[in-house]
Amino acid sequence: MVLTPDRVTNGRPRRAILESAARHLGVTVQRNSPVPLYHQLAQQLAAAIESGTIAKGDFLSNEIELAELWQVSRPTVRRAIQELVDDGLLVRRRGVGTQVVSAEVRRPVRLSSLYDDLVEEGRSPKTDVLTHERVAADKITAESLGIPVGTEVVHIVRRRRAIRTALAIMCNWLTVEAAGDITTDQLRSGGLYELLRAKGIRPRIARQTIGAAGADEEQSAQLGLALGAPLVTVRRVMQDDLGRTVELASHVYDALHYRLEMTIVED
Amino acid sequence: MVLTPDRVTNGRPRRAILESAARHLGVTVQRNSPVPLYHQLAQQLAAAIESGTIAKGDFLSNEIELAELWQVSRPTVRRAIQELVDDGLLVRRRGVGTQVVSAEVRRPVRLSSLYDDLVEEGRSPKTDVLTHERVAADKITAESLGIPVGTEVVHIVRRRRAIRTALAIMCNWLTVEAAGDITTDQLRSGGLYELLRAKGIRPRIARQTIGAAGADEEQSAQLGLALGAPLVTVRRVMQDDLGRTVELASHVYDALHYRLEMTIVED
DNA sequence: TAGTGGTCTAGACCACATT
DNA sequence: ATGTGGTCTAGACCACTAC
Repeated sequence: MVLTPDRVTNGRPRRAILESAARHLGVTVQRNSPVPLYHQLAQQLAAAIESGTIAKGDFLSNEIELAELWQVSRPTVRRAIQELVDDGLLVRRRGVGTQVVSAEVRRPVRLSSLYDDLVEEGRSPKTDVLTHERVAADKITAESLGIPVGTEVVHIVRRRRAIRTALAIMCNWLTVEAAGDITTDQLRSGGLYELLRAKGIRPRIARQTIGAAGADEEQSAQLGLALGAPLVTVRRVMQDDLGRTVELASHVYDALHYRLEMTIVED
Repeated sequence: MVLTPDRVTNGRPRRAILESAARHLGVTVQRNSPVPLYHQLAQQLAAAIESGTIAKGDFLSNEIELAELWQVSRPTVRRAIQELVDDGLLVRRRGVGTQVVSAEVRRPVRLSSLYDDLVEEGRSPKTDVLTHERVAADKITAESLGIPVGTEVVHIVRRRRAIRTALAIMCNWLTVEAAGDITTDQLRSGGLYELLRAKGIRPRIARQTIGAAGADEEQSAQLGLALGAPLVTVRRVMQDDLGRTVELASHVYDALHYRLEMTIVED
């Protein structure tokens, strides 16, 4: 694309997107679309960055120019840019400008179950339901879920497999309100979060602790691993968008087949 | 505080902060402060939530009222609220209102070193520098750091101890530009990120992969653990705020003494 | 001194949920 | 029908950076 070394910053040539070039980014907005303008802009800008149309190190034109160019107001431009700054694709510095810093695909930790992850990767996971019962909540479970001790909760233990290999043992406690009418067949056929979403429960906040452990006797038998084989352990408390604590999870994953990837962006 | 069950939502009584009550939150703004108004508001609102002055489940007054109450514009109110929504303290629903959902302390995964974490927890970590040398970058290192293969890089291996117990073996590769003049003594006396920050390098984006493994012979000897003892493994590529890839890290932590905690907020 | 992003305002109109 | 948050505008002034 057309770039001009029209000035120098920090001793390095500065390449800026000019009007003519930016038009060729093909950035256009649909004003009747239900998708907000700032998001349309952010998506097209991100596409231009990820495709390499705008290279790492390039500067964007300033916000006023972009507003004129794209025929939107400056706050709308700023909001679009902010979206990409939050994702780590752009950096803004006052008095300097807005610069492309990364074109990598971002995969933050998301609120999804292992099933969703595997489906997205194109594998076809199978689920064995090892336990599916109602039990009285013990002290720790009750405190985590924010309910009185002894309240009935749904306890589920599942094993996830991909073809032959067992990948994970997943132990969950859920409120009866949330999971009371989930059937064992439903558990076999899909992810837990998917089932919850179908019931109108929208996961929103989770507190999660990740660690490691060696497989104990029961785990090694269930997963077909050697005693002491390395496992990734995840404990999680999940709340839905209404602030209800819905799920308590204690999962172990075969470390050979499971890793957690995340992108961290500092302020 | 004064709350009125002035209407009902979803069959549950709705408690809303009224003007008189909100004044008693003591929310005031300093217009001459360098701290942005929206941040001042967010902090005071967060304090009110965390102290319990506003309880979980309570609704805030609507944005227009809050703007009048706090004598700021509606966009400023919205930005303050958005900050707490991002942190998972509040939930907004169009047509409904803004509700407190959580008062828990948030501790997201941050860009810090283990040293910083331990210092924050009040422990006093010691560091052994096992390796500190310049080497030619191999293919993987070079690709990760975005430099040509064979370029000189700084290679550091450290062991972190708390009193007697060894906690971690940390293996890092850094660009000479970033870490060329760091001394072995400096490494012994503090965290790596602290040293980088002192040199004006501000960590900004990191891609991180977390897994588990059993300790191999070298690791078990270095950490004083049994062969095959569970370890948390972290691989990380870090970029600073100028988009420079600065650090490649491969760390292993004793799983008995180390866990990763994070809060995940959807949307 | 000039140019950039950061903050803030005072409106407007809309989509959505509830009554 | 009403009230809520969601979006968008067209300005204004300021703080910071670089030259």
